[in-house]
Amino acid sequence: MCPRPYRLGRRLAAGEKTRAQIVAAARKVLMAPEGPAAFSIDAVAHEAGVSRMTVYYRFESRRGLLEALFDDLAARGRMDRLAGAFRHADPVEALSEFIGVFTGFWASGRLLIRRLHGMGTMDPELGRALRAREERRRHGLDVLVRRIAERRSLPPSMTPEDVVDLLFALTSFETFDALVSGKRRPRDVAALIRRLATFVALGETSRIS
Amino acid sequence: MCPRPYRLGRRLAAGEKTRAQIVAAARKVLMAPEGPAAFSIDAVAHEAGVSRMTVYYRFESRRGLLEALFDDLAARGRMDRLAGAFRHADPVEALSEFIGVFTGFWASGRLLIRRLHGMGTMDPELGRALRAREERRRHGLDVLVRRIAERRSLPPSMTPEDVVDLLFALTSFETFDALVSGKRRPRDVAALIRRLATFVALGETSRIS
DNA sequence: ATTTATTTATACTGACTGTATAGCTAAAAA
DNA sequence: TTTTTAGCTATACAGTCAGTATAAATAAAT
Repeated sequence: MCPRPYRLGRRLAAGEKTRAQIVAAARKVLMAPEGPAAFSIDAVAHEAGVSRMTVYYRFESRRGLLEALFDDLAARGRMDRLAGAFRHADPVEALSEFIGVFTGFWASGRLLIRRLHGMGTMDPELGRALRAREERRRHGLDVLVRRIAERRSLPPSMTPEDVVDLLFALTSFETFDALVSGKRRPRDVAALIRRLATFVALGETSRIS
Repeated sequence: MCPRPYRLGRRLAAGEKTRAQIVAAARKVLMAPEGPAAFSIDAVAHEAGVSRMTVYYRFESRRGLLEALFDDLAARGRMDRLAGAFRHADPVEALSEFIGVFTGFWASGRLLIRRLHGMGTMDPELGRALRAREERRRHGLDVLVRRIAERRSLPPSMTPEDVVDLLFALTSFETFDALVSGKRRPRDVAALIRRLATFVALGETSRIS
């Protein structure tokens, strides 16, 4: 009855462990060649060696599980490197590194992200959740474009909004995904995107190592 | 028992009519604010004023219905104008018109296409079917890039494959969709895409009306 | 009149999401 | 130890959906 302080020690550790197991299982199931249609709470629970109810207990719903999966993906995607990009003195260098970080992220879980995005268009609520997480990218570009505009000048007859939106589209997962092919590795895709991005931001091609 | 010749007259007309009704209903249901999750054979049949079994009789399956919906969309999307683009003497002009045709198509059914693409990532079979229909776009770009390479020269250190793939990404629905906003109408999006496309194809910005 | 295409009614299987409820186990606190 | 609590499970249920099977009704074409 009376709530008493309850410090979680090994309980928490155990809880996080099963949580991680379930997320890992979700990733595996969603990546399976059977396709995203095979993604069900049942399948994930079975893959995780856990009961179906445990999944609901941990993630509330299918949507909650997918959001958690996306967050886990972002955490693994070395997005922490993003801070480093913004420390560059030259904002064009910063943009280049920005592109490197995101192409790296997209490359780290291509199939998974593609399918998660698909689920996001199916479930509007999930879509909003995913898009909210992507707003950070737009904001980052906004900052970079502002910095570039301060030192150099943006291409004439293009508003800063145009530049930001174009860069947002260029650095999107969909663009990356469309450009990866058998011959062209993520590294090469990043180079292509950098070339277009510098054109968009400066109106010219400047050499970047 | 013995098959006798059977010319469909009014039968065919009636059949096509219910077929069209169902497709129209499918479009309506898929566009509904309740989201694509509300898309079910039941809902479509009810909207079309037809029994559920009729939908199966006409389209085999949910996937068949969605493919038919996509084809109907393409038929309505004035894709016939594409032929005109290729009749231009100047391939850069042709590319410009090519972009106009596709942005027009994307704009004609934005929400619908977005959701259809989402369904395509969920159902691999449907995804293949939709992608096959998009291969015409890639092929068209391939032809245009070849023509451009004949007269002018493509940007150095970019292979023709790079150029085609970049144009393919730039003229994709996803890019278009990302660039449309409250302020920027489809017409303006087309202008932005043209600017980038000419840069990709020529390595410079040349003025296009 | 008869064949045939089209449409419907009904009933079923199987898979899925989500909820409710009670019970079990082991860690944490008294 | 005893009690409280978090985590996990078993079971059962409601509701939705896709797809199949089957028989039947309707009306056009012959």
